[in-house]
Amino acid sequence: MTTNELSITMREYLAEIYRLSDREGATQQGYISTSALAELLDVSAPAVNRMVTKLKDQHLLIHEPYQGIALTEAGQKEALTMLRRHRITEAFLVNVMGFAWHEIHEEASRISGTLSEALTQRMADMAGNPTICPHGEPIPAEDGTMPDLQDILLAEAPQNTPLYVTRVRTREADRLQYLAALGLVPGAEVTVIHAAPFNGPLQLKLKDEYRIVGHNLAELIRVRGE
Amino acid sequence: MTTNELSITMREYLAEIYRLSDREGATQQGYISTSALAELLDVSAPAVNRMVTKLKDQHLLIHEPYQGIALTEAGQKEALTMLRRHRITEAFLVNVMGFAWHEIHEEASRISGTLSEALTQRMADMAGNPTICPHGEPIPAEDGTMPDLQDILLAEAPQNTPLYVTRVRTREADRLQYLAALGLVPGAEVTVIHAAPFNGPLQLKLKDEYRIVGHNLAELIRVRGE
DNA sequence: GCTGGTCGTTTACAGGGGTTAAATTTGCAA
DNA sequence: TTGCAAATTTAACCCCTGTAAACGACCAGC
Repeated sequence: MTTNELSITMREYLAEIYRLSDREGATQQGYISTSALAELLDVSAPAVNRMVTKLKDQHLLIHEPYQGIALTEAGQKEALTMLRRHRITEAFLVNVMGFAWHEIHEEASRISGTLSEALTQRMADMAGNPTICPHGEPIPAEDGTMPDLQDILLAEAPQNTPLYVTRVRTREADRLQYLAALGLVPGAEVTVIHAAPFNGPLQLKLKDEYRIVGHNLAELIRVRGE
Repeated sequence: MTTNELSITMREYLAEIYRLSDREGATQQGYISTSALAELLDVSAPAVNRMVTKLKDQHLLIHEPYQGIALTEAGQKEALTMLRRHRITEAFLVNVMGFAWHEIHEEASRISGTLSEALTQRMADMAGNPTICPHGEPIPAEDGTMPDLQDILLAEAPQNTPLYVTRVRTREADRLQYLAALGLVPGAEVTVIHAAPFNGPLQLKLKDEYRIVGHNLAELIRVRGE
């Protein structure tokens, strides 16, 4: 029997694999390393390895020994369901309950595993049926459709062009707080005035204010032209 | 080391023990049976037994072998924290999210184990800082204070006296739906016109409507004179 | 082509929570 | 008082998820 009920832990592994693939997965043919996964999930490597074989047995992912893992179609579908719950929860916490965007990631992680579909849908409605979470990540539709954002790194964006922040890819509370204070949040308009070479800092224009941000921060932010 | 972190399961046992003590615990010196607990938690008797010894080791309850169990002061405190989370969640689901009172018990059970104190408090605020859950059960304050409702069974209430429904002590969805349709919800005014002897049905007056309810339902409803 | 270091995998084990089956104790009825 | 049925407890086992430590594969540099 391969169509077992998935445990919450299994779903969390799948979601984290998806996130990882999404983040750095553009590299090579899409295999991600199991130790990177262990790092993100904060568990030991053997724990990941055993879970990987279990998920592989259910045809939710492919495991190329010593090479890495990649989600199958089915695994991706499960992962997207999880991501949907998680991001809707985050949107609800911010839009409806008034939490700040740096307070929500862990909270949402704890809660979202336990949500029924009915409750998730109601949360989405109350949050205004958002298409992105507070950090800008797209929210999969119920059918598993995932919009493609087509955005680029702020650190690599063209200069003197009006840009819009799409996503902010960190969950570290202090960084999020700092970025919010600068106004670097999804939807904000920003222009790169100057980018110093050799991964130097960027001079930005934000609502007529000029700001400097380091390259490491600029690599967490993605933007779109439009 | 006795002051370990309690698992969610352990807390759920404690909460259910409290509910049970509260319901029928007025009998004898307050020991409740482990098999009743097993029934409510839908687990086997040995599972309860092992958990009981574990909770006893942490001084959260007293176990008189073959007699029953009772919460200690510390155990009661934990139980009240859980009940608070659970009932606030229920109030939030109804008052803020618009769910019906028969849809919420299981949902709240799944969710409430994962809520942080900050989120619980925010939910309470948004729900209007309720003192009772949608079924009328009192919500413990943060300090663990639990109001005493001083109510009596509708089935044993005096006749021709204006009464107010305080609580409805079932979680069965169909019964709750039926009672809501009748208007027998916490806060409703009701008068017992006549109670047939030998546990017969009761004739009630509800908002100028006359209704008949069976004795078994009347035993689920508690009222207060005021 | 060998050799070491790193990363991935396997093995052995721990602990939480659950189950069924067998032993006990209890309490009630004959 | 005895005897039996029901309730409780113990015993032996399962699955899940985790850990640490030993083991094996892969790659780089000599």
